[in-house]
Amino acid sequence: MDDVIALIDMDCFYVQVERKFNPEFENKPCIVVQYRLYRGGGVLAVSYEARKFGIKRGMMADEACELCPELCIARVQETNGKANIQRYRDAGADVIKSITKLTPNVEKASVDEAYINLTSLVNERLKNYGTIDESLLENTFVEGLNNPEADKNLSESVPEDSGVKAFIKVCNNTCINNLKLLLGAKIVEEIRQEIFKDTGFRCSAGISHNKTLAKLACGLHKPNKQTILPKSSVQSLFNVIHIKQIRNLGGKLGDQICSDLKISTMGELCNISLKKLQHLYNDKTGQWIYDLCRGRDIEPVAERQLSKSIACSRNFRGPEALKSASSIKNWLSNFAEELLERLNKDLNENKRKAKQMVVCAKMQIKLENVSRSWPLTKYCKEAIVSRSFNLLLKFNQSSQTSDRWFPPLVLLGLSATKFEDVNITSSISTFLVPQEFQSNRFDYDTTPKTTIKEASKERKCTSDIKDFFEKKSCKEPPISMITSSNSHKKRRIGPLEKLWKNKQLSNNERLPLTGNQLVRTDYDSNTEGKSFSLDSCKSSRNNGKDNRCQSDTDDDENEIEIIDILIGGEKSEMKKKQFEWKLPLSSANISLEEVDNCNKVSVSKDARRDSQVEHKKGTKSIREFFSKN
DNA sequence: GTATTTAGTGTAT
DNA sequence: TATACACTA
Repeated sequence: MDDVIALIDMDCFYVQVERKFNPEFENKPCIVVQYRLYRGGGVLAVSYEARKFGIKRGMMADEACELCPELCIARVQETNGKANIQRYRDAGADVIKSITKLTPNVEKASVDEAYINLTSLVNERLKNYGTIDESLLENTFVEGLNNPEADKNLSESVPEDSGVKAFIKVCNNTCINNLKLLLGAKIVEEIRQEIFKDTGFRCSAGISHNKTLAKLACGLHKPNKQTILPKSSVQSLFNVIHIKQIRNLGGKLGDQICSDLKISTMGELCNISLKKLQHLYNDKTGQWIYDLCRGRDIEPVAERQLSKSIACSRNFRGPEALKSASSIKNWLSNFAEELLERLNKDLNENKRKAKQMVVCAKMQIKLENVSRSWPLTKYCKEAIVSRSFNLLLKFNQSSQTSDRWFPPLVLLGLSATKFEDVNITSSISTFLVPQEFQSNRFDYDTTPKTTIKEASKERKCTSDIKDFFEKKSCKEPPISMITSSNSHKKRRIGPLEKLWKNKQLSNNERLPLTGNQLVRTDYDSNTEGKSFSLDSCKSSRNNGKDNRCQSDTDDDENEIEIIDILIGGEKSEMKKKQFEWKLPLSSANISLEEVDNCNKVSVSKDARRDSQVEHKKGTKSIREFFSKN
C-alpha cells in the first residue's frame, strides 16, 4: 500500500498511429476498421472527435458512418487475407522503449498499455523533496479533491478545478503516501512528455497504490490527462463505481457477483463478509474480491516489456467456415508464414526463441474450442504446417481419403510460446563442450529475458559483433588496451573479445574449472582484427575453495575470465550448477572465413581423449553462430 | 443465414 | 505439461 503504481494508456492508439500515416485525419472524427466485406468491417478504435457522435469500439463501420457521414476511416493492413496489426505493435514497442528510458520497472499490459512501478523512483525523489509547484502538474487531476461542479455553469474556457492545489496542501500536512503519489504524478507528467517527444503519441495515466486503482484512475480523465487516486478517496469513489468497471470483474465473474448478491457497486460489495465471498466463489477468489473492494490489490508489476507469446489466428464465420483439408492446410501455411516472419523479427530484436507451438481451432458443432501443442525445435514453415495439420486431423470426422472436413472450423490459429534466451556465448560453448556433457548436464540459461533493457544490451552486442566481422578492411579495429603488470607486451583486445569481457563484468562470480588446461586468446593483428587464435597455456587454479580462477599474472587473469564465459560459465553459475571440463582442450580457434561470398564463422577445437587428440571444426553463418542451437 | 476480431495474459484441472 | 477457459483491449 506504500507503493506508487501508474498505468499509462495510449489514447485511441490505433487512430493516433494512423494519423501519423495520414496527417489529414488530425482533429477530425476518425476510426480504424478491420475488414470491410461484412457491414464495412469492425471498428477497432475511435477518435475522441468521433466519440461525440456516439461511435463506439466494436460497432460495424457502416453503422458508424450513419452516425457521422464525414467520418474518416483508416483500414488495418491485410496480408494473406488476414488483418495485420504489426504497425500498432511496432508503435507500441516504441512507446515502451521510451518509458523504459526512465525506469526498467515497466510491465507491458497490452499493445497500448503499460504499468509502471514508480516506488523506488519516488523514494529517491523523496530524499531531496522541497516543494512541488502546481504548475508542474498541469495535466493532473486528483480524485476526490477536484471539483467538476465548480465550472459547470461557467464558460468552457474556465478549466475545472483539478484538485491539485488542495492535494499539495494535504500532502504538506498529512500522509507521506499522498506525497508519494504527488511525486509519482510529477514523474508520470515527465514520462508522458517523454513519450510525446519520442513518438508524437499522447496518452492518459492513472497514479495510485496498485494496478487496479491505477487502472481505474486512468479512466477518470481522458484524453491526454492523468489522475491521482489517493487512498482516502477510494471508498467514496467505489460507492459510485459499478463492479463491472473494475479490472478482472468485467466478465462473467462480475455478472455472477451482481446477480448472486443483488448489488451493483463496489461500495456495496464491501458489506459482504469474507466468509460469504469465499463460500460463493472459493477461498482464493473470495479473499481477492474482499480485498479488492477495500482498494487492496497485491498483484506486482512484472518487469516485462515483451509479449510472452506471439499468435496468429482468424475467424471463419458462417459461410466461410473451413470445410476441406486443403483449405485448412492453406490457412495453416499462411499463418505459419506470418508467424515465422514475426518470430524471426523477434529473434533479431530480442534474442529469444519460442520453444512451444500451439495450434487452436473452433469447431462449428457446439462451437467447441480445441488446442494442441508441441515442442518447437526449429523455425521451419513446412514442419509447423505438417505438425499442426496432423494434430488437427484427429478432430476430422470425415474419411481421410476425401478432402472433405467435418465438422467445419470457424476459427483457426497458431501461437508460439515459451520463449527462451538465445545466448551469444552459448553456441560457442556448446561447440567447445564435449557432446556427452552438453544437453542435460549443461543446461543454458532459461530465465526469461523479456525486458527491453536486457534486450537492447544484447542488441548492442550483436552490432559490435557484426561490425567486427563485416568491416572488411579495418586496419585499426576499435581497440581497448589492457596492460599487464609483468607482461612484456601489451595485449590488444578486439571488439568480440571485449564483448565477452563486458559480459563478465555483470557477473561477480566465476565458475570453478577442474582439471583443465586453460585456453589463451590472442589478438591477431595480421588478420586485421578478424580472427582469434586460442592456444593452450599453463595455468593452475585453486581447488574449488574459491570460485575464482588463480593465475600468476593480470594477463592470465583476464584470459581466464574470457574463457569462463566462452565455456558458458556465466550461465552455469546462474543455474547453480558446477561445470567440469572433462576433456582437456589443447587448442581452440575462432575465425572468420569467406565462403560463397558470405562471411562465416569457423570454430575448431582440439581436445585430448585417451591420449588421442580429437579435432573438430564447424562453420556457421554469423547469425546461426550467435543463436542458440 | 451469419457477424466483433485478433491477440494477449492468467488460472484451473 | 497439456488443455480449456476466463478476461482484457
